[in-house]
Amino acid sequence: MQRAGVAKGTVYHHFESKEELFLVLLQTGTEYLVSEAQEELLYHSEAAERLQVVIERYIRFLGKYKEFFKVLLTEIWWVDDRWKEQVQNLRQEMLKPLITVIGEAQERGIIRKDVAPENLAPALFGLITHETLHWTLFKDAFPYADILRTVKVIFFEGTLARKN
Amino acid sequence: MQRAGVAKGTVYHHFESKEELFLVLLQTGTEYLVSEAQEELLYHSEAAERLQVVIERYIRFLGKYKEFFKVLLTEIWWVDDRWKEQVQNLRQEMLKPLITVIGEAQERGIIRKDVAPENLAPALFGLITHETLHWTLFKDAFPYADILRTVKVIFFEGTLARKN
Amino acid sequence: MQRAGVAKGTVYHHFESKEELFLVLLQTGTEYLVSEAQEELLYHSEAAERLQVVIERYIRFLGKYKEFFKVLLTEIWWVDDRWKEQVQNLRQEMLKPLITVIGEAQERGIIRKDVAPENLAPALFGLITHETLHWTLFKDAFPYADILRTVKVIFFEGTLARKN
Amino acid sequence: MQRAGVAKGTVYHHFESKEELFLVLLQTGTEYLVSEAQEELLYHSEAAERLQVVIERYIRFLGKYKEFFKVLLTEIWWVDDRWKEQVQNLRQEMLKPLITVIGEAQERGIIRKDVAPENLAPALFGLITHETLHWTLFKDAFPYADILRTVKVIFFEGTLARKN
DNA sequence: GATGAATGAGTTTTCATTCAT
DNA sequence: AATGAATGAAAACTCATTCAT
Repeated sequence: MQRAGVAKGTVYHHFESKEELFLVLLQTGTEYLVSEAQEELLYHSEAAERLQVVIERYIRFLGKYKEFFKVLLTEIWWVDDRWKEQVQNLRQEMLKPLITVIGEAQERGIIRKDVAPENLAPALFGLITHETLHWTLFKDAFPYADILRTVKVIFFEGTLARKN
Repeated sequence: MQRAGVAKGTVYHHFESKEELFLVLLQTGTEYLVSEAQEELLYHSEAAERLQVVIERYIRFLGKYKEFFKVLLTEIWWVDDRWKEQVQNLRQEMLKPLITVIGEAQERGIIRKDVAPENLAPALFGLITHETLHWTLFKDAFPYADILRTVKVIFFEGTLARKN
Repeated sequence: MQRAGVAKGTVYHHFESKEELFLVLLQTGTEYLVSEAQEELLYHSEAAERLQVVIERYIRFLGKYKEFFKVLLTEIWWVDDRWKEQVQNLRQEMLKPLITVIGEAQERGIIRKDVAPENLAPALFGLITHETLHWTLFKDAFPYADILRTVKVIFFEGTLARKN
Repeated sequence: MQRAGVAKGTVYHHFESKEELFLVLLQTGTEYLVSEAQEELLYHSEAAERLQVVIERYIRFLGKYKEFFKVLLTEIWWVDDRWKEQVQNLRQEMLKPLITVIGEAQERGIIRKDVAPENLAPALFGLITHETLHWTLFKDAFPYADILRTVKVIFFEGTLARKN
């Protein structure tokens, strides 16, 4: 709050309550994340590539906007139904770019089709989210590049050993 | 607090502070999760199976002990260094059974060896955690069985389309 | 607290804790006591008189600001070293005007020189403090004027019978 | 409480309440102080000497039984009238030996008669109390012997400079 | 609009007392 | 009688919100 250089009282000129502030933070952050992903997609046309760059963007975004990341994992647990629904909607919003590019990749025959994009996307998002969280907690233990690699390896290739 | 049927004062007879209470909840929960996983392992000897049952256990556990799950994702963000370190240690503790079974599976040639168990485990845990979280939030939208399947499919097989 | 006409929360807007509040009360009271004594001294130049008016001031002050008096005798016993030292410093501060006027009186040959002002002052303060305390407790038993007289008689003349 | 080697619960077998515990502590301490003073008097018959040894005893006693000393200065401020009166009575009790020996010394012509023993005693007690308190606080700054000397000098001789 | 002191409802913590063992 | 876990009323403290400037 003070980090933004505004006084406590000022916040209440812009937001009805603390909850609303968080929600707007979540909204703005989500919009920003989604638009960043979409911007990236302007420069990439191949489905496989598009999927990759979106994943990278998501990881970078969560690693960068820590406060947003925190609110994302924390405010979900609110009990107040009024807000809960909105938080859930935002979550869905956040998954859209992932759903889109996964869908595209399926159409192109790159990604398996036996799991719906709506199911793959949250899993991928979970992978991204938790890898980033783990990296945030244990920054010193392993390089940033590792998390990107691990996410890609698992999501695309899985972990079963291949014959050749 | 009152849900446990004890008076407010009683809690402070056992715990120094609210923070300590949370930490102990986290500790106990972790121990419980780990020991449940280990118990399961007593009945399964094949590496592939062992990995599967542990994943199932983790998902069921987080879906069941919601309060533990919440504290797990929420209390990580504490700034107080005194607690932060302990929370991180518990996280590591929680990963151990996963690391073990992944390691075993690698030795048996079931799982690819080019990513260390220490890197695979948190990714798998992230997958589990977020799938469970997603399911907790959108219970009505899809069946419980789906989350188990999605986790397994992605973690083991990945999502790239196969030739045959 | 409520006597000052402020809400509970307001107090914590100004003071970190209850202990800090007490300390500031002690500080402010001490400053006030010392400055009252010094103001009095502006109007008196003769050493003997100066000593007398300071004594009177101290007695009146402690009789008047009962809360300060109470905190003075009560909060000394804190164990917490952080505060203990500060309380001791304030005590020393409180003695300064007494030490000054005793020193002056010694220089003028009015007061015996074989006991240092630093030793006489706390004894005089003890006399003042306890007489005032006794009077506070047994208000009805004897007139206020008595305590001033007793302090002066003992401190100046002592109690040994004189020849003539 | 634990210092006495008894559990919290046990205390309530012996005392009705915490306040009663303090009162009994005060009572017992007072009795002990008074009886110690009286015992001392058995061995001294000269009035001047008797006064001196009683003073010495009081100082030693308060320096030794710190907890008693603390309760003495602290519990006076209770508002509850029921206890207040009893505390005041104990205070009077405590003064009795001093009143007695001061009275004797007056009869023998050793001590001035123009102030009643009832007024001199609390002043002397204040001198003793505060010198001991000061010594307790600033132990390191001056030797124990000083406080006895200062009390005697002031109480007996006063501080005015003498002609010869 | 901006500010931060003031507020008080709510939360956390303490502590004198009780009570089952 | 002795114990210490349990209690809950009260004290200490926090924090989202208000409001006068």
